[in-house]
Amino acid sequence: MSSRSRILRLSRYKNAALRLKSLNFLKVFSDNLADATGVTASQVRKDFSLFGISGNRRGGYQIDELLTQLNKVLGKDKLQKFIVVGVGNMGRGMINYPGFIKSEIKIVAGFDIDPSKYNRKADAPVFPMDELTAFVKTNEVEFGIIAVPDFAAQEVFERLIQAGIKGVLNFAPIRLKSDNTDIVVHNLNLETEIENLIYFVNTKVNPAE
Amino acid sequence: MSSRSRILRLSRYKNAALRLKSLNFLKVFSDNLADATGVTASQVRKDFSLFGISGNRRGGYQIDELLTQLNKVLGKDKLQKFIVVGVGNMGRGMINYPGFIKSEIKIVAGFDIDPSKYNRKADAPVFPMDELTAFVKTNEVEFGIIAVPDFAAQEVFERLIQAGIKGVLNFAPIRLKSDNTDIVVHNLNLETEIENLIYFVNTKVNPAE
DNA sequence: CAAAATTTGTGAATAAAATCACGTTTTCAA
DNA sequence: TTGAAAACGTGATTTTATTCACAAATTTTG
Repeated sequence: MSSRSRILRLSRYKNAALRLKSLNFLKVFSDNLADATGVTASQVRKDFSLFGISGNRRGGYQIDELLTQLNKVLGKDKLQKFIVVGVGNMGRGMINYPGFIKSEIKIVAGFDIDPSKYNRKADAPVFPMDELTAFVKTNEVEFGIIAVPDFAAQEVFERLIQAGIKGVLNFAPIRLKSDNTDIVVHNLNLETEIENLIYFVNTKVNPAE
Repeated sequence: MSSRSRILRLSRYKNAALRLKSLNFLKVFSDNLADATGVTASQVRKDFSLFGISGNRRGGYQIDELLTQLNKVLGKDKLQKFIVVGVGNMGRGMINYPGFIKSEIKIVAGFDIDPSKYNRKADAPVFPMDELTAFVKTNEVEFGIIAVPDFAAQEVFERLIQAGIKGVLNFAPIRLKSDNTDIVVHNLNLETEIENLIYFVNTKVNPAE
């Protein structure tokens, strides 16, 4: 099993490789990816090595081949469907996030309790909460994003589990509880991220990003 | 110097302690905080120990005292002013983020190039970009949030540096470059976070959250 | 074609982080 | 007031992550 931070690095390598590809690079060296992502070349090679991603000695990595392999590891070789629960600013931000357009990530619908948010005609339509389970099952959605206030998050989480969701990205600042060990939960707490930044500014030390 | 993940944990302990306080708890044990945040009790104590935060053997930690000490470490003993550059959904989400209301984090203004976003009267007003430097200096703002498209991020970053910003939270999916070593940059890439989730669902392993 | 230059791939070494384990202190109850 | 139970604090240990360093492979050059 590989650690969370190793996988995060693979994503960054992939993004860097994509940018280099758009500059018409055909091949890339561990050193290039290291510069672009702020790690050591050695780390890049070690990360690749652990996933069986290999290049050519002296010749670096063919970008297209590298991207294929990285996308495979990251599960981006096939479309991954997401729903967003809670269509406030944050939820709306996820629905409209431009970075997903040319990726295999698709936000297929939003859900909310507020009728003024409903919109069945939009590209990513917004439905009432009680249609969630049926929608998830019909459309075989595997992932959910929780962007509701903290007091509602646990309840939404339980609904997502019941609907058969496999992975959850949680923006609410609480630790979601479940005895279902099949579901994967990752938390993203904006206040925590900001506090982290404040700390490192106050101590005037910039840690590895 | 302490690592990024250790500071992130301190934030989580603080959030957990706040919730317990709201339940009228007066004291809390390392074991409680461990449960609430998903780490071991030993880790909680070690983290505290490294910051000189101490409790009472057998008696746990006094919540009020603990919060005071955590807030001090995290720089939340005084108001921290932020501006947001790019008032799209994500930027708007940060401006309206409810978690900041009762914290010492204040988003004091937004900036955008789109005149339709301008609003000088709002609680967190939105101004044109060319007022940024003057605003930052007049109001002694230390922190900036970059929520613009990737192609604009580097330019915005340079403006923030020039204006004297000390810390930047960057949502754009690029690595910001600068030879100024005083500025602290933390990156938050939503696509990367989602790819990470996809990976762990696909490999059916839930790593430490 | 041979030699020189360069870059990968990976075990070994080092560093960093987490956990263990137990002495010390405090609390509580009889 | 004393003894037992509970919980902290932290040095020692273990685990995990990163970096080093160099042989092997490939490319380039003369």
